[in-house]
Amino acid sequence: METNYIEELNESQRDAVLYNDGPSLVIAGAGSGKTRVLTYKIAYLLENGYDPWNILALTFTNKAAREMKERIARQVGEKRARYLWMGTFHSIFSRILRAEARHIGFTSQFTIYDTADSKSLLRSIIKEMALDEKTYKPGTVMARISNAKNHLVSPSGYASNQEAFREDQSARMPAMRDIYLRYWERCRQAGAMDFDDLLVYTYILFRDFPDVLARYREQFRYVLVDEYQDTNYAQHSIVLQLTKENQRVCVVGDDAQSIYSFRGADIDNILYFTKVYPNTKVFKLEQNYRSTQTIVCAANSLIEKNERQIRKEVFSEKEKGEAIGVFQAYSDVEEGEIVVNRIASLRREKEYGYSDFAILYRTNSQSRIFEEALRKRSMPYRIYGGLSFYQRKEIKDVIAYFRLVVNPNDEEAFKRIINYPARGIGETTVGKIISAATANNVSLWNVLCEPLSYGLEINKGTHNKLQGFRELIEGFIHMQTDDITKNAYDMGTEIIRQSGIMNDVCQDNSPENLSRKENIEELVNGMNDFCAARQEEGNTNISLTDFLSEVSLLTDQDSDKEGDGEKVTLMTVHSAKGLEFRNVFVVGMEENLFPSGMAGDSPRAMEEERRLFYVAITRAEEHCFLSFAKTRFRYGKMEFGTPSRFLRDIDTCFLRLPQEAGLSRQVDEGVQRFRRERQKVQLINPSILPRNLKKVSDAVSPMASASSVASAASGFSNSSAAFGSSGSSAALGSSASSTSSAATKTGTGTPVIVSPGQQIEHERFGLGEVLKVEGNGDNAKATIRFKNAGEKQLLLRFARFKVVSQK
DNA sequence: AAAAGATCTATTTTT
DNA sequence: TAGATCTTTT
Repeated sequence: METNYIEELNESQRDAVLYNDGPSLVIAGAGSGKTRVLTYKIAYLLENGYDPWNILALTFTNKAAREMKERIARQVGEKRARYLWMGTFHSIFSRILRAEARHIGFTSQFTIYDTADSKSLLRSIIKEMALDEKTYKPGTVMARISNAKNHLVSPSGYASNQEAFREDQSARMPAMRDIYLRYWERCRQAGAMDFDDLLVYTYILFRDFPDVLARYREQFRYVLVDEYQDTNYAQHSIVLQLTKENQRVCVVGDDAQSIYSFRGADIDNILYFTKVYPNTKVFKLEQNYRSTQTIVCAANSLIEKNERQIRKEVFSEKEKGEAIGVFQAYSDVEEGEIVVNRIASLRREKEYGYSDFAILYRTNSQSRIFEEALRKRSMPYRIYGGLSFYQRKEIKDVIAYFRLVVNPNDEEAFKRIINYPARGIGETTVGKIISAATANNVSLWNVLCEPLSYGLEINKGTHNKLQGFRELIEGFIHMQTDDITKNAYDMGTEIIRQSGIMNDVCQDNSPENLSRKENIEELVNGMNDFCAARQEEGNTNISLTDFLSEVSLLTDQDSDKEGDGEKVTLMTVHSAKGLEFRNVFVVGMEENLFPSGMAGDSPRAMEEERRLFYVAITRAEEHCFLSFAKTRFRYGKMEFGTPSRFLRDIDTCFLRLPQEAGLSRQVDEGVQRFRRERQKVQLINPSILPRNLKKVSDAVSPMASASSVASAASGFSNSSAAFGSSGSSAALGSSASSTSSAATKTGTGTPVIVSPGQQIEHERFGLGEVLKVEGNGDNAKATIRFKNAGEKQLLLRFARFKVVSQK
């Protein structure tokens, strides 16, 4: 099958595809067919003497890699496409690192710490060093370490770096360098790499082992990079290591869409690419196939205001299209109503489905208002963002078991599950294990295996519990090594059962447990699919290791299960990058919101905000709307806002501005009405009622209190509705408060003595049976199985219950 | 051990 | 306001 490069590509696309005599930089304007160029170029290389394993193509998301691979497979066949080295920086590098692990003092089973693991480790390091936890916040510390790593600065490099020193001094964090070193060592001790380490160690591997580098250099005869504007210094450096010699490199990107500097992305990588590779041929893809001429021109007129950029003339040959509509709302709530109304009217005018609409905002907290507006009109919607599947507690717990089985030195996995499900190993014991481990430079697992040789001072009972845990994990490890017929799925189900996780989740049928169970089942199903898919590809032994190495680099973006359906899309502008919608609403166009107040007076940051706005506008195919609100609820307060400066950056001939005549009068009226309504609301504001009332009303009817305040604030509420909902919550509240005051009279004093087998009735948990009693006197603790609430451990001194029968 | 109360803080998040 | 996290109470 020959690809027709003449017919299926425009001139500049074709030039970019066919040029392979040296380094090339493809500047791909929004909607200009960037992926098309990349896929055709790879297909072209494959048809002209390159074997698939000679081509390395790096992306930022698994999704991008997967989609591109599929498209290439359609052109050159599945067989050849399969052997391409195409994937995210992180997944490709982890593959290389697993193969070469011994060179850098790791095993190929190394764990990948996610952000939560890293923060948790930092938290314990900060605690161990007895530093002020207010000054040294894990997130801040983590960001600084990440920044160092993205710039390939090692702990020793950091310690001798003047700039880092100054910054740490002014941030009152002189211990940063010590924390970084400790963190680095602890990760090594645990056989773990964080996301940044995957880059750092790849760089170190190539730097310190020239023969290894030579091998990969020879293999990767051609290197392509997608979204080059998002690369950081480390990524750029590794690409340079691989391509400096043969200069066969092609990077594709759009400087105007560089919006990830907060994660280390450096726009200079693309701006100065031609300086690093002096013989670079630059191609510009300037025809936009996505948007109307008006949208493209409006976006051009905006981005023109940026200083730092590669000039280009993006154009569209689609229809002219309508001007970008600008809406002004009195309040954030009204903004929601306007947007939703516009969606409804557009749907009446034209055959749009709900999925033809997207609402894009700068911050996630803005989503709620639109959610409510959509819900009020019964329009289906889907919010992107939030907790990913793999971040959920129950999933992390299960995966921690897998991790510990694959790599018992994994400290974070160890800490996570040593007492889950509860096996009576408390914080004190874990603390002792950690200090013994750090004192002896060994892993927590090593201490657990030989507590005596590392001077762990614990009593007999604790010792037994610890050994029980060790045997449990060792059992799994043996299961894996002894029985090679067991694949990841078999191992997974066994671990979930034997560890007691299944029991724990199946205790009772509370809604939380039910959803936890569902999630675990989904994970297990995923493992099954994973094994099946791998088997189809001809692999036999699909181990837990295989599963983990894949799953630790997956994010929610990849598992778009409930993805489709006719729904309005709500997401941040950041997550909209790379997507397109027929109609786009960019909302919250106000100073201090978009641009974010965080940009301050930094020109660099302000230009990035502008690029972000550029990304937002260029998502639209047919209609684009911008809106702002005069007042907005933020941090529990009403704030007055002014229209975003970016609105003035767009040439007004592309905008349809709100009617200026009578505008200010309208605004004033709106504000006054809003103030009146707000005073009314004050009288019945939930915050002046006793504290526990709010909780109850929220729980019973999540909308009640929020919508009453909000709709009143919009100036559109009828007051009876507002009073009505608050009235009902007050009624619910009073009964709740009387219960709690009655409760205070019981449950104090000397503990009741109970023994296993007794039936008791607890004030809240109801009937239950005493299973076992531990400790005595004030510390006596009973494990009780309740009929409805499951198994619970209660401190008898405080528990509020009475004995029902002796049995 | 679990729940309630108090206090703090507040972009964006491809891996 | 909402959430996360720390502290106190039961």
